Amino acid sequence: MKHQDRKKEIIQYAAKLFTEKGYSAVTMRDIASSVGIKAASLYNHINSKQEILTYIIISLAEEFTQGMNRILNSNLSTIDKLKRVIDLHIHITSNNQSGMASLNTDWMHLEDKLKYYLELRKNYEQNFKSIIDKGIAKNELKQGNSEVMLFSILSTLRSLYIWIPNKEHILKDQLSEQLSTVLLNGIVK
Amino acid sequence: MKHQDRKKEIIQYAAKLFTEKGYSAVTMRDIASSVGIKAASLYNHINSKQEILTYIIISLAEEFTQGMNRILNSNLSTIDKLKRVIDLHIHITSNNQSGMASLNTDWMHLEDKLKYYLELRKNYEQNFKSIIDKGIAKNELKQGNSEVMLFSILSTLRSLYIWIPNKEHILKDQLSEQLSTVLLNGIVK
DNA sequence: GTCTATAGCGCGATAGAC
DNA sequence: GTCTATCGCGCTATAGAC
Repeated sequence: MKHQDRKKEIIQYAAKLFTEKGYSAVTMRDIASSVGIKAASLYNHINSKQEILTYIIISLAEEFTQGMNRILNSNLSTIDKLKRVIDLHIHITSNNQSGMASLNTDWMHLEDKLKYYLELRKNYEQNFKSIIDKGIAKNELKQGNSEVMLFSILSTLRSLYIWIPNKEHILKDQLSEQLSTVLLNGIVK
Repeated sequence: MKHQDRKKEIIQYAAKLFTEKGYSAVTMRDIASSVGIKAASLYNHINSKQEILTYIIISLAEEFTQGMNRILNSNLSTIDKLKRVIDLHIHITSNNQSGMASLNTDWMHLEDKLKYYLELRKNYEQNFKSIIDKGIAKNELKQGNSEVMLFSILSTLRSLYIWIPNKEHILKDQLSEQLSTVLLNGIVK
């Protein structure tokens, strides 16, 4: 197998195992066994276990950052910006199911790139909140505590990875529409 | 120190460390060091690391189950039942901040009690969904996909432990009211 | 009830043959 | 590029002195 393909394969299998047991409980022997080689052979393709985790988390975090920047630079209404953010999460989560658990629950095991990750995460939340705050100011959203609104929507979107694998009977477009309705308009008649 | 108090103290410190690094990354030496004794001395109070995790998770899961049963057996409207569920999560999370991360992210490391935990969790979700389904049938809630509604609300409530420690400036009663509004009525004007 | 010492094991990573 | 063998370390848990 070609070197770069093998590297990607290792990262894919590692991400799946990290999802099931968490970074610390997964051994290099576990990863090697999934790939179908011996642990020592992994080191022809990657430098360390830490490097695998870093790659999984940082590439996802940067994908979210880029998506958010595109939305911020658009001329959409607040509602449409929020719908685009919801779509961003559904899209990235659908295409990277196995990596999303690491992003959400194993980021604290990052070493060299921990500060960088926390910076990306903080900026993402601030940008998300600025969309909500502007929506309130422009009277597109209800008056209310924007921190609570942010927390509620973002918690749901960050949990999509737990839920999407079990709900393949709901199509992605339907999910986007239904989730937007619930998150933006509520459930009470 | 009295035996039972020391045991509770060990569980408290362990829960805090599990929150910060996850069960697998926390060592018995870490826990002992937090308590102020040596690792070997822990075993005068607990039988194993696994026993600590089991205690943290199962006692919280049973507290949620009991709270849900009280709500199910009440004669409240759907809206008031949902508000009670929101209060249940705020209440338990406020009183057990350090244990909630284990409940949410370390349950897969349970051994003997894993099946029991999964049973409690499944029943909780089914009961929560039945409240929503009845609300739709009685026309108190909008027509829509009750799985998406359940997922959205429950994801937010299960993430409270991440968020509450940073938002002590919001009083518990205010949080309950604001969160109910956002989750039940949405944010769009 | 806490300590020191340590058993027994599995970990991440490396060396070197093929 | 994969293998076998192994290093050096840290882990959970136990034994036994005080």
